Amino acid sequence: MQATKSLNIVDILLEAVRKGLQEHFELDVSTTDITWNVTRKEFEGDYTIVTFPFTRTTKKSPEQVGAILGEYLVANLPEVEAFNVVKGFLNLVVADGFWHRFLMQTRDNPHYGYLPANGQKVMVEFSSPNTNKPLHLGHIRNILLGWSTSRLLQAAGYEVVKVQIVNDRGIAICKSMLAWEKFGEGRTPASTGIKSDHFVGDYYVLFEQKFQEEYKSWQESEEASQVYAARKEADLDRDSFFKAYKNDYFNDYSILGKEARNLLLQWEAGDPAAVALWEKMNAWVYAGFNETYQRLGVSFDKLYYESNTYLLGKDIINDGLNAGVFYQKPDQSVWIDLEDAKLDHKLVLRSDGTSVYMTQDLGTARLRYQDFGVNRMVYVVADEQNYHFKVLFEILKRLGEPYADGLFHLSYGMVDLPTGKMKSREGTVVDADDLMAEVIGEARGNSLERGALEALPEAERDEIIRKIGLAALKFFIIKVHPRKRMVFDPKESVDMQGQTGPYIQNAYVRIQSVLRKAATADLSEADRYVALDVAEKQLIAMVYDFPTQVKTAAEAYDPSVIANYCYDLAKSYHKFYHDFPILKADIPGASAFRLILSQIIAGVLQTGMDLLGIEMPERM
RNA sequence: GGUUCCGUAGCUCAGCUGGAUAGAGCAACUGACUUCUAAUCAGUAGGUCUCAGGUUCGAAUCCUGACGGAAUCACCA
Repeated sequence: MQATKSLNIVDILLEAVRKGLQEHFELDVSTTDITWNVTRKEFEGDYTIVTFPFTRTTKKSPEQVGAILGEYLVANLPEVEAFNVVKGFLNLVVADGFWHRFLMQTRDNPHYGYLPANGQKVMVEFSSPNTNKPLHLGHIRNILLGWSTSRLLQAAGYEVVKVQIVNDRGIAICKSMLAWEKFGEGRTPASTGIKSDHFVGDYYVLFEQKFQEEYKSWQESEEASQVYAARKEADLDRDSFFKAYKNDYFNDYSILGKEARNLLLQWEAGDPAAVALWEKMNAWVYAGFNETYQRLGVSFDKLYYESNTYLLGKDIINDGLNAGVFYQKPDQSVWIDLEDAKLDHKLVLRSDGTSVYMTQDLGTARLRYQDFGVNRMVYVVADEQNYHFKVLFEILKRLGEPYADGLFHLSYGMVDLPTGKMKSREGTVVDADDLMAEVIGEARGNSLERGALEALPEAERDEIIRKIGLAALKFFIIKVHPRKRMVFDPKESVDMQGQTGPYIQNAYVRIQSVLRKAATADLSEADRYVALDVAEKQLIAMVYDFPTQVKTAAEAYDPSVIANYCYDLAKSYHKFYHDFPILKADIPGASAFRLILSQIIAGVLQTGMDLLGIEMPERM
């Protein structure tokens, strides 16, 4: 049993087709060259072999090839019960007994869908926020993708290390620090009751406001007029010029800008006061982040801090220079020539010997390998950095790093609002905490309207409502292919009908309800139910496909595969539930059989949704 | 300008290793709750799969070229 168990029915079919082609037509094809499909609903059968490709070599019509192969399969495979041929499509009917046996085996497997350990170790980096402001919708997509991909890789047999790199240093956090120092008057998150990461973010916003005020009044000055006169391009009016000049102003004239940069210099020099302030404000941010992560249901195995890693990578530069992978210009800056990979020349170390972003990332990659010995690293980062990661991976490859072949940039598209792009300057950013509160609030409203949970204790009810609200939000985001830029309509995200998380939860809840009612049923009766209905076979075939879906999704780093699979399965089950009696079935054994089928489907839905970070309620 | 990604119903998305009449959900309209809980189910309507060529027995899917949108091409991160 054990030895043959892992062979998939499709593999069995394809191998038999291959043999059939050889025996009847002396045709040698590989099983990978045979096109197959799950049979479409309009036709009878479970799996379909496409016979068009064999017409030329066999000199027979596709119908003839289909008929000959069909007869061969029925005669030689106990799993194939019948066949029919429509044009170039050979539809195969798998024996009821096969599905029956599969179901009974799967029943006792609590890990159904999980693949055996493959001995490989993968690191997934996600979230990676800046510490000057709270998490927003963009982070949510990142976090959900990172988390579900991690779970998926685990299910596919990998050992997974989840990490984030916290961008805790630089000019941005110094702006928050400065604003708090100047205008905070000693207020704290505790004294104001504001969630601590939002508290820090508020001072970042305050800095920007004060800076804008300062900039505005400077624009009236004589100095500004001189700058305008000297630097403007021919057709640029005053307003447009100053809009574009903002960064230069910050660096060259701004008092606040100078103070912020001084603070950064002090921090870099290890000034105790600056470091203490930095530590205090970052600690606030981390406390707030942790709350948000917890609400979202995610966690990390290890945190890397940019304040520790931003000086890394110098040794790798030396290695690269020695190996001739890098070259040095007369000004001492270090470069790599990637023209043969169509990637141009790229700076990896500044002329003053300090790091650039690339240097850090090179160093961090090596550090992670030293820390965990991973074969693979997945970076969940928005698609604006596609070019950066192409270069990073190419360099690591040329340096001959041992993990270089296992690098993957899980690139995802930006999240847009129906009104357009999210812009922090225009206040259109959707805050992560607000968003979660909103969907949960919506779930609460719906639940009250329905009144199904009234009898439950409040704590239990809240827990269910939380699960429903988060399911709506998470599913809405995960169901879209990562690569695609997506439109996030807050109104639609709180929808709980149709293609949504709660719809899938509802299928699970319905099953739990039936199972509770059938707690004492005798399930051994199921063996007496032998003539399966088409709908039942289709459901079993979908369940049968689950491990393949997990494998496909993990290999593609694409959780949307599982999201859409769960939806399809839930949809089929809802229809089945509507069309067929379970507890009241009068065919012998049907009730027991359908209970087992339902139970297994509930298990698959729960496992599948768990891979997406979505929890199932027992009632709703 | 170079490179990469995206373009499928009014809207949000599946389908893309080439296969049968292109699928869902939302929104609109119609019907099904005394029933294993209707956050459900059934139905109506909605399509030149951006366009034009090419490859093929067969193209939403592969190739080429246009058009539209996005990102990127820093001694920024």
